[in-house]
Amino acid sequence: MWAMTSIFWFRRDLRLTDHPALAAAAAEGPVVPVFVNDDRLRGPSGPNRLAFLQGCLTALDADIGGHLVVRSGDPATVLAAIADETGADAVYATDDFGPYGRQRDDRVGEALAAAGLAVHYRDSPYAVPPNSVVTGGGTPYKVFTPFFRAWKAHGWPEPSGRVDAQWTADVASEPIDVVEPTASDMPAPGERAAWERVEAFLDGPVFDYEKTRNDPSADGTSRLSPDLKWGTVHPRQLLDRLGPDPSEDVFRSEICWREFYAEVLFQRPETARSSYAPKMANMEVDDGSLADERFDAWCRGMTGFPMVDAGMRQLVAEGWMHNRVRMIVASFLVKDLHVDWTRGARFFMEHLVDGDLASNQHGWQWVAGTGTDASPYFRIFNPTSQSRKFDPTADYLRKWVPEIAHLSNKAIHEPSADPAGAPAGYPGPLVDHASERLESLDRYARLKEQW
DNA sequence: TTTTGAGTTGTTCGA
DNA sequence: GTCGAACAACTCAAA
Repeated sequence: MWAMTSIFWFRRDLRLTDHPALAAAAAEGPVVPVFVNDDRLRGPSGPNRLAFLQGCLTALDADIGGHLVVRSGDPATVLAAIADETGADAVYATDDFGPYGRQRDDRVGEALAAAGLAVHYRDSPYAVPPNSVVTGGGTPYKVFTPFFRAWKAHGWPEPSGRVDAQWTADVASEPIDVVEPTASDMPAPGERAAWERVEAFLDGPVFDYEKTRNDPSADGTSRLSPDLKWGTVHPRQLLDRLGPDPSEDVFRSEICWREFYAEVLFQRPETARSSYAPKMANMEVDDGSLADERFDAWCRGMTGFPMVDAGMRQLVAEGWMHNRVRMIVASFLVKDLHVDWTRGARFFMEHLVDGDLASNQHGWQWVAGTGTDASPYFRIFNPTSQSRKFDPTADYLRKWVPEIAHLSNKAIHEPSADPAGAPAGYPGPLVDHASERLESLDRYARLKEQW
């Protein structure tokens, strides 16, 4: 039996280690590594995420000896053409569970099968793929904690080693795009850079994670979200390295949140755009020019609430925001400015290097009270007390809001209340938190009358 | 089928 | 300043 040439279609799995789908292709014979520039794959990606993607592709290309074939266009057309040019008779790819990916893969699979190619979707970007963990009644979980227990009990395969493929790619390739990010402080892309982050985190910070993950200035988080987004690291590889320490279990639960939200979006694809909880669908939101102005101030980090502004400026500068601060700015947009959560979610997706549809949309739905296991309506973040509680030394505020850096630790969280007068160049509070909180509670009460 | 315990991340108020 | 209660009721998941 002679070896069969296969195309490996890279998507969100830009690595060479622990890669069962790639290993399956390599087991057949020579592999043509392909990345298709598909406009839809990029989704609502701003230049930050695209620049990181292009960096990951450049690193991958170098790791496989410059053999990566990059083509633009519809994947079905592109892959059929490459198969024709190379004599490949099969296409392998890692399975995709997102709303667009599922639809695309079905369509591409049919088109390629019609062209006489065997299409194999294997593995997934998750330790446990969606539709694997179900309740005793056989239904999908809707609450995180029991999902977490069942997910751990289900378990996952051990990671596998580096795939040693025979690369072949004697066909035309386009240059990898050079995308200039708007963020000035981007993470280093690629599998090797990812593993430097993994080792740095697992070497120490993970053992303090339970405490430091809530401290925006300590920056005790793993910073691995962009790597998980593009698959330069697989969650199995992280889980395999975690032990029984309580702090390690908190990190394990964060990995599980990603899997839980992938499950939820898989079961309810429409919740990428609309309320998961039907009861909350008619919550009053503000639109019109005043709401637009407020939304704009939020985007620019000019709300006059230092912690909100710090977070939004970090998002724009780094393409990343600390998770504690994501909750604070999201709560502020939804419950203080009464803007629809989808507008905030879209802005996040435009800027985040780690922008993952399932995690992002459902994180927003959780804050907005429209999602699974949603925050109770009365749980409304106070941006000023959150600031005092989680950034007591104000290191985070001073880094991102230099206009107020000279204020004392006591005064900086609420500059407008400073007896010395508000600092020049920094806006006063966009709204009054106490009254907007009551407004949100009122809206919830009015909504309940309709039930 | 019914019951029971529980549910990521908060805030405010009053003692 | 610290601490506990109130904020409401509902749905989920398992026993």
